[in-house]
Amino acid sequence: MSSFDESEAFEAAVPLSQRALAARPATYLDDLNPAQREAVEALEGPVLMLAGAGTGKTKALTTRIAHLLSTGTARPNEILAVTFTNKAAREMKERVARHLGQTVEGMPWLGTFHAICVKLLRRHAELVDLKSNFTILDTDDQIRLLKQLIVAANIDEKRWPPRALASIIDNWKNRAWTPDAVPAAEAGAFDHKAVPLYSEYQARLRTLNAVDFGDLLLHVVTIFQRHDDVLQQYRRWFRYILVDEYQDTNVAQYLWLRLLAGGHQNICCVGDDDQSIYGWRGAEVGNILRFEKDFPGAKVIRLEQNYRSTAHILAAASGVIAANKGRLGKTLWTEAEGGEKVRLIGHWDGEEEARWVGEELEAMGQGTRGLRPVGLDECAILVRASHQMRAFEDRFLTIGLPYRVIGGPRFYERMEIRDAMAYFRLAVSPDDDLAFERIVNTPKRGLGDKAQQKIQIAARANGVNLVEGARILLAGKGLTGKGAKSLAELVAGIDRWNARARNPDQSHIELAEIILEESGYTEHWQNDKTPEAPGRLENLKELVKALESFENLQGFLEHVALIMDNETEDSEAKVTLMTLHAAKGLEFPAVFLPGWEDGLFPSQRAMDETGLKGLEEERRLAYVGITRAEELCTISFAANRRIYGQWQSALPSRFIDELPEDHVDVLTPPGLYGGGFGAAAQPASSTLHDRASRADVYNSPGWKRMQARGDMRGMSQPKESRNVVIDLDAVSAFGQGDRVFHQKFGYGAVTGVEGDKLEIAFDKAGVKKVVAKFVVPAASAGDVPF
DNA sequence: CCAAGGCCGGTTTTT
DNA sequence: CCGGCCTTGG
Repeated sequence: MSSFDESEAFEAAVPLSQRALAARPATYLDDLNPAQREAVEALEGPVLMLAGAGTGKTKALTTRIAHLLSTGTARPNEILAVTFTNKAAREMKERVARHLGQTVEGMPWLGTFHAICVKLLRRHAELVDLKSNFTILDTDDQIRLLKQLIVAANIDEKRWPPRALASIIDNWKNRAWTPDAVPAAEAGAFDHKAVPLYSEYQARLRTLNAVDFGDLLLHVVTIFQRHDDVLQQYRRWFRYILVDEYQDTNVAQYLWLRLLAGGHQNICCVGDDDQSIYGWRGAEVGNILRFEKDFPGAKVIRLEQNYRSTAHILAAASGVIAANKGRLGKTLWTEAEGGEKVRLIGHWDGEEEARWVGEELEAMGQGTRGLRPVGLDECAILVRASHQMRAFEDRFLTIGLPYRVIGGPRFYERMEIRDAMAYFRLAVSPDDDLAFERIVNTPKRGLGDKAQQKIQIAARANGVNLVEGARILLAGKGLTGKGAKSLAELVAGIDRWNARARNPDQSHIELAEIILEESGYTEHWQNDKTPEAPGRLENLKELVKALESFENLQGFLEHVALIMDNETEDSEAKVTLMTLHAAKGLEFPAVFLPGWEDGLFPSQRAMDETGLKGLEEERRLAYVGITRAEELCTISFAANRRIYGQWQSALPSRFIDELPEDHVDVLTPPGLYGGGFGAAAQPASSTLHDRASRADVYNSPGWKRMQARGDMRGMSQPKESRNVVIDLDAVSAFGQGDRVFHQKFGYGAVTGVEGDKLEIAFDKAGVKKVVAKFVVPAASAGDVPF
């Protein structure tokens, strides 16, 4: 069950007080630069605002809304303003309110594509054979449903996994293809079974009175296409349309917008083709590139003055992105002068890279080399793939450096939340079979596969939902003993909760507590001895607390997305660790961009799957990364990295070649010329591939030449040549009984040698197997300050 | 029904 | 190498 902002009632279009607005002179216009001002004042007709990173896009957009309102051009409920994330929607609401000096209760149509579609669809559900109280399934439900269909069709779910089918269907929905509209050329997917399965899936959703995320868009587009009267009504209603992050729209969203803007053409799209990084999930850069053709006479306004970064950082970003073809083209500039060049540093391996970043972060706190002291909360480490975070987390835990990871599993995706929500769903709607399946044996009630099958059969034979099926099964004594008793209890419980949910006098908070108590779910976690249990109970409490701001359970169920923003706001300064994707739209004084190696970034898979298109998207990702930095940007790469337990060597990313030399400062890695931990560690790890000479290659003036020679390493080059496995520690320097020191486990004695691995009895951490490279002789380590 | 062990696979992520 | 998922055995 999912989740987004559906808070405002459909009709809640309380107009802002016109008098209050008129009383405020339009001073907000004075804060804008000429391009921004033009974008704000061009109210009529299609406008494309090409807003580069850090150019005040949100400011222009929100001021535009304020302008529409305060000039009396539009009333709040006549403006449709669409974003991709709840966060962006919220920020926009806040900023519009700030402009107007009052809250924006009256902007019911400012929200995400999905939230707005839910509202529309609740209104017109019957036009696509749904009831207006349909449930919204999330990916998990979706996959379970598809799995059932695959199994029912006697398809080997090993060879044809539900996940794959889900992604095919999502893809089709993103392109606004209903089952009958899938082109023949695409129908071969999934052993030609995808189209019929898609068809069945839609039918099943309809009987469940449910939709998935893709349907929200797709159904609304279908309604608009088939029912002109409805479309015309909304065209009249939404007199002004604004779209944020237009480069991220997929085909369905694009059609949706074109349909709505089709009459008056008062549509203002804001975006940056250079920041399109969601192609892999259906976004079409083509939408923004084509805007002028789609909307003839469109005014294209470029926001190019950057208020975020230093000139060096902008130049580096521009240098990289210039290699992309088919751009609309923008030149970012800034009035800011001076600043540090982008720093580039190569490391021997990923661990050393993490170690170096850690030391750098500590040093920056004090202020180094003439720089102002930079606190941890001003720093971010942006990685291409989440698994890269681990090396940093390990290192930061070791040295006790506070960090926060953005983008872990979302609150509402956690098991206990999903379970609790399934109970709530069932209380609201006993028809919700997927919810029933989820909790029928959670907590364990002795209702295993056999019992569940019987319930399914009873339900299907009678054409009723699973709760009724269970009731029939029990009445017919189809189930006996312990199972029967607990199922009867569950059914009785659902009936009770149902009655309470229907009672308008029943507090939904109390109801939630009753459900969690009576179902035994709370008890289940109280009895759980695993270390996660207390956290889960805590989450459940938080869930109930979150209910307070809602009128009823149903409203809450769709609103859950909001609680995922419960970012624990403790005041300790922490460095932020996240993916490049998650960083879009954010900014930090100091940014570290590690792992710039070909194959990792740009990712091999992106290039394998979509070729040049993929490479260009990776390059845009690089651009997004660099432009997150305000004052200091540090790019790094490692010559060796352990991937799936194997050491692999890598070449610096091709994007590094694209950095303009004049704006880059190549740093010398530690441990090259003596001193520091690197030097101390060397005796332990030196091999034929000498550490210093290796690193030197990458940092000598000749490293660029070496890369130039390697420019055949294009997408066509065989993988093998890039993925040479290097045995770093063919010769171990250690023997039985040696005293050693390990970064994480401390001191210990070698008890065994196995190739490059050592078995060590650590004084404190116990016996562990460790790669020899990670330990140093105890004697030499003793003098090194960590 | 549950726990332990084998096997496979392994970017990016919002709604 | 590590984690998730599924199978198998108690």
